[in-house]
Amino acid sequence: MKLNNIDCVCENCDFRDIVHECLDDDEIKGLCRNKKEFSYQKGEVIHHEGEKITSFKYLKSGLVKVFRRTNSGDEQIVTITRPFEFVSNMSVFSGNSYRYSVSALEDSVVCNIDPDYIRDLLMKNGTFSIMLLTRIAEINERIIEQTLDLRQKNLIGRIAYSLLYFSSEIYNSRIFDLPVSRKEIADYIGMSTANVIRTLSDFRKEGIIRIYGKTIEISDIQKLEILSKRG
Amino acid sequence: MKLNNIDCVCENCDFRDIVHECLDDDEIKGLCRNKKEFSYQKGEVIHHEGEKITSFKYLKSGLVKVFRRTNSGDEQIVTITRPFEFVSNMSVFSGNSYRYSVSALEDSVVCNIDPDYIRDLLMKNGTFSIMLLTRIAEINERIIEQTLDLRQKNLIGRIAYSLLYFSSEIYNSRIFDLPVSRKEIADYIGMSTANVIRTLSDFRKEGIIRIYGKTIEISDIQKLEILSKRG
DNA sequence: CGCGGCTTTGATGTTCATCAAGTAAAGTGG
DNA sequence: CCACTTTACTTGATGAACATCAAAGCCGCG
Repeated sequence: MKLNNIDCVCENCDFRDIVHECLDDDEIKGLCRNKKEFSYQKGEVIHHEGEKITSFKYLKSGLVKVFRRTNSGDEQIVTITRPFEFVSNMSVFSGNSYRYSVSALEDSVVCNIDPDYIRDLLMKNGTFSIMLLTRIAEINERIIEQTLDLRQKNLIGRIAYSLLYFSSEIYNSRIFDLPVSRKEIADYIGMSTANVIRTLSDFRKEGIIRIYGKTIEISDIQKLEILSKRG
Repeated sequence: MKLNNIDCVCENCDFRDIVHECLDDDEIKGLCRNKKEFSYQKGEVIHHEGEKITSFKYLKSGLVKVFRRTNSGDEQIVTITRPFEFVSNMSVFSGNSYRYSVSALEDSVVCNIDPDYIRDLLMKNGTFSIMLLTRIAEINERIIEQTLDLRQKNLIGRIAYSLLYFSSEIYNSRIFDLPVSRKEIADYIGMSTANVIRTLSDFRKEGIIRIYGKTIEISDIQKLEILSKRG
């Protein structure tokens, strides 16, 4: 982890268009004074579940996994999330410790904002409140929907769904480098590592995908979509 | 469904202590003018997924199930929820149609508020914004946590978890009438009806519970907790 | 070069869904 | 109120889906 000691540039932040559009110049300046930006390398932990909440965090760039540890000690991945979706999504306002661990799947930049400043903004800026409420609702909705989708599918459907998720939601490309290990896919879809690998091999044998180590190329996207829906 | 044509009594509403405490008298009166209260009988549908959002709804009394229909036509139950947890939880601010169907498991009373009025309140009352944000976050958190909990358990663990949920979260009693059919439990935990029944029978044979039709009595709560945790 | 972690594949056993057949309970119409 | 119909529940038998175990290959790294 490394503190990015850059001058205050919230005015130019990519997020301004999306999240801060409802803030005036003074509020943006206040935001600048109450934020710190950190860089994390692939694999680094951003925070652990159970740690006291110190910041309202959002992901500026990179890719992270949100996860927790089960009773039996395994990892359970809640979601894999891109920039423009808050990292410390909800816990900030519904508890005093982070509910899930978060770690970087790719080199990532996280902006940490003082929760008290967010509270100030909520108190005085109604437009900001509605925006934040809407975004948090959407992020939660997506997590719930993903989980429900996965739950109703069998092994084949889950793998197909995950590949399509990486391809269309994360990388926007038919060919991409998996940001996760086979075991992490297993932790995400709730199946065993061996069966994840087996199913990927089956897809390869049937000509649906090509595998070069971590690189996946989807050759037959229609078939994959059918398997995802039916499974 | 029946419109409760009662005089405006928001001032005396049970919710005032919990949700409306941050509203002043004028705002409460405004709320009264912009709300309608409906009663639903056990089994009635409150709204269907996909219907246009007309109201911000919350449950005043009773018990409801939130569910959707899967590709294969089965019901998938998202959550079973009590009063003081909003019914139309999140969709209101993140879309223009209800994402899930909701129906009454017991006779229920639902308060429908004009979403525009909620928006007005959010615009001008910061305390209300923070309260609503916090509550919506908490409700979503709970759904996500329940789903993750269930996902990591096997059949026995899921049944035990559900029974403990009804006992401790809903009815606060060791003995209670199941508000759902065996099939609905199956839809909730994502397993087959036959196996739900079989597992309940097993629990009965082992002396963990007693079954009188829809009435369940938990005889050995420690054992049930062990099964829930380990499963 | 050798060690450890990730990946792969096959063999085996467990868990769970499905099918079928029967019983109890709850509506429904005469 | 009773016969009839329908729906919910129950149990056993079977097979499919999936986890687990084990052994071997691969790859990066000291």
